Parts: sequence; C-alpha cells; structure tokens
Amino acid sequence: MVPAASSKRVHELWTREGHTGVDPAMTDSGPRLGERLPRRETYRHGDLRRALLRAGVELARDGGPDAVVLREATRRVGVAPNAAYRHFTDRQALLEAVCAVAQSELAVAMEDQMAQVGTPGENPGEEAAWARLRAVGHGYLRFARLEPGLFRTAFSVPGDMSLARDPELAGQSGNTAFQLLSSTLDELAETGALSRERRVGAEVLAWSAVHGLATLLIDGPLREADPDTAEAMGARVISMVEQGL
Amino acid sequence: MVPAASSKRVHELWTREGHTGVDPAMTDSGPRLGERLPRRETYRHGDLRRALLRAGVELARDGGPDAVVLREATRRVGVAPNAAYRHFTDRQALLEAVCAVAQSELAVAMEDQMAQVGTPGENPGEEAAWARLRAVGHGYLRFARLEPGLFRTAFSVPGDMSLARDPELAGQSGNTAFQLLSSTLDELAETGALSRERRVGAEVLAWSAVHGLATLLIDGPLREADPDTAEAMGARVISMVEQGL
DNA sequence: TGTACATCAGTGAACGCGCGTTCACTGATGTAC
DNA sequence: TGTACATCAGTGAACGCGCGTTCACTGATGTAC
Repeated sequence: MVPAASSKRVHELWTREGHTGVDPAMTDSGPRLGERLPRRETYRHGDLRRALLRAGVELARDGGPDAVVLREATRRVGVAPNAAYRHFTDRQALLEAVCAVAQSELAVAMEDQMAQVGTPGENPGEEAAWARLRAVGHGYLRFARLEPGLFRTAFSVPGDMSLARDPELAGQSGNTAFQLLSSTLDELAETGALSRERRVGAEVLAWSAVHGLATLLIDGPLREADPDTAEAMGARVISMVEQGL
Repeated sequence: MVPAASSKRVHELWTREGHTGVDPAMTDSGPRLGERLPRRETYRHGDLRRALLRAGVELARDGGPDAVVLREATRRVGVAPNAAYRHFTDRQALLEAVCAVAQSELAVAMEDQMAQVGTPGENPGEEAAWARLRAVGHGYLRFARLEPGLFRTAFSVPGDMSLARDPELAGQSGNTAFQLLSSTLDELAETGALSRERRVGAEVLAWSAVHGLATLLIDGPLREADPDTAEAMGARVISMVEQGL
C-alpha cells in the first residue's frame, strides 16, 4: 500500500542485517528515517521483505513458531508463494528473522518496566537496583502473558548463549534481554547488595525462575490461572529470587 | 511377538483407563501379573493398543510431541495405518496416552531420587525433609536432561491443574510429580521449617525455578551447556529455592 | 461335541489437504550510451 | 533528452511429500445352539 522509504542504506537499516530494537515498521507503515532522500519510492511490491517479515510476526503472534508458514505469509501480503525466495533462502530463514523480532520485543517490554524505576544515573542506590531487577522480571512475565505467541517464538529457534549479546536481538537501548538482566545484576554487585561470589552465575538463577513461571503459565498446567493470580505468582517468584540470590 | 497376558481385567490394567505408574510393558514385553489365566493368548495382533502406545512413547522419546505421528507408530508395529482407529479415536488420543506415560516416568524419576534419602518414616526430621525437596528437584532436572523428548511431551498436551492428582499420571507410589512436590513441602511445614504463610503457594515457586532451568537447558539458550555445568546450575537453582522459600 | 453364526480387529485402497520448494517465464525498473 | 538494453522482483504452474482420516471389506475368533 504505502511505499516505504528505501535508499539502499535506509532499506538495510530495517532488514535483518541492520536493525536495532523493534522495527517500527512492524507496526507502522509510513516512510522512516528521512535523513536521505529515497532514490525510488517502490520496488515492484514496495518492500516485500519487510512485508513478509511483518506478516510472519503476526502469524507468530497468533500461533507461535509453528504458525509461521511461508505460504500463508505470502498469501497475506498478496504475492505468489515463491516470491518469498527472493528475500529469504527458505522458510527457516523467515522464521529466524521473526524470532529476532520477537526477542527484540521482549527486550523492549523489559525496558518499558525498567523505565518506571529510572536509570541507575537517575535513580541510584541499592533499593533502586533491586527495583530494577524486579522490573526486569515483571517485564519478562508481562511480555510472556501479553504476547505468548511471540514469547514462544523467541525461544523456538536453535541458538545458544553466543547470541546473548547480538545487537539484532536488542531492544531500544541496544541491549538484549539477557544484557538487561546481566547489567542489573552487575549494578547489585557494585552497590554491594550481592557479593562477588553470589554474583557469578546469578543470571541463570533469576532467568530460570521467571522463565519457568512464564512457561507454566502460557503453555503449561497453570494456563488456566486468571490474570490476578498470575500476577501474584509472578510477584512471589520474583521475591523468591531476591531472597535466594 | 510375545503374546501378552490378557484376561479382560489384566488387559485393562495396562490400558489408558487403568494403569498406575509406568507401564512395565513400555519396556518389557513378557506377560505380566499372572494372577489370572489368560483366556486367550493373542488377539489378531496380540495387543495392538499397547504396542501402538509403546511405539508412540519411543517416537516421543526421540523427537518430542510432534514426532508422535500416527502413521509412523502403525508402521513400527507393522500394521495398517487405519488399524490404530480401533484403539484410539484419533491422533490426539494417542498423543494424550503418550503424554500420560511421560508424566508417569517423570514422577518415577523423582521417586528414584527421593528413595536415596528415604521416606519420612525411615528418615524423619527437618534436614531430611530439605534433602527430599532437593531430591524432588534433582529428579525433575535429571529426567529433563536424560529424556528431553518425553519431558517436552509431558507438558505438551492441553491440561491444567485439575489433572495434578490424576492417578493415571502417577509414579510407582501412586503420586503424581506435583503430589511428590506438594507432600514434601507439607512435610517441611510440619517440621516447622516452613511457616504456614510461606507454605501457601510454595509449589509454584519451586516448580517455576526448576522447570525454567529444565526448559532453558533442553530447548533454550543453555542447550549447549555440558553435563557438569548443567548439574552445577541445577544445584544452584535448587539452593536458591531453599533459601528463597 | 459339532456346526452355524455373529463379532469386530485388522486390511487395502483411496481421499483431500497444505506444505516447502523448483522451474522457466515476464515485464517494470534503472542504467548506459 | 531519447532509445536500447540488462537486471532481477515477482509470476504461474507444477512437483513430491507425508499426513490424518474414511470406506467397504475379510477372515480369525468366540459363542449359541
């Protein structure tokens, strides 16, 4: 519909190799970042890669990773099934791109919660650091409950800790979900709230607790829990982490 | 091959409606429970339902819930694809039966760990109660790491906490995984190690932490961790639960 | 005890489905002269 | 500025695959007489 801004440079900013944080085009559709004049307004389609990615994200949102079906994405965009192969080598490549978006959105959800506490610069001290840790956890749980399909997609693609710092998976601050957790724990160590010894490997402790609750709530036996109960469980799990660290 | 013992009563003991604990026929193949003489040695096949279930469990073991493919199960048993419909209403019914076996095996894995500590009768007191709680967690993690396919299958079928006490999902003691956790926490409350207030909802805390680590280790970003690291992470998560409860 | 019959576990063939992917193509776009 | 040409994004048709499921059947088993 609306042709996207697309000098090659700008175009690349919004494709797999370049973006940081959640691609605004996943929700908007107007031209972006007009620092350079677009050399042309459209390709044949306009910007099929991004359109397919957006369709893939919607599929993941509604049905998780298995719902990211290449033919359905092309159908939604109004294009022949094989057109996708101009932009993704195969279905797996599309799924991986969608997964990266999902991870970015997770990081953004965590940043949103953290913003309510303020940055360490704005709001220093031990108690604020603990509050930021709680915000990390609540953001994670909130995203899982509000976007279960994307949450599942974020963890669906083979990939290990080597990606934990991949800027492609980052939120608006340029940090990934893992980095947000990690730097908050660093801060707790710096304020002295956490001994050096206890700091080591603390990521796994916090992450396990919150990830487990998220999984049990959205896919597991706790899936029938109402939002208030889920919220209360989240608060208790997070408080267990605080005490147990 | 080997015809199974099968008076109607005995037969039902090993089918969906009747069994407790892990069906030994999932691993053995000889006749069982000979208290009654079999009225006949075989059906056409012998005992197709159980054979299909066993094949389904092997598929789940190797590839998780998605690998439980009805046609493949019949192929392995050496029977026409539609023969399965004499014993399962559809593929979902087979998957649910496999899921029940997986949950039983999880409970058994936990019982095995707990047996090393001894029952509350054999080994009473607060410290032993904590040791039993650690055993519950280690059994859970051990099963996830040794049988990731079955672990994923155990949590793959829609079903909520109303099944938490379903004898069909129980281990050898007749308790489900959830009941093993729950009664261990009860014991901690009785010895005074856990106040009434902290006892409430404690299942979710312990379960979340351990389930989260299991998920991250087998399907998630920690999947590359070597066994020793995984073991150490498990110990730390469990110790966090102890301190955080 | 022997025979006719009913049951129902398993067969054989076929169905429609939707998927991912490949092929040779076409025609709008951007570029070289 | 105008024309010929190369590029390559998207087309149209088709492929093979494996799945779950349905149908009318057959023939061994257990039962009624």
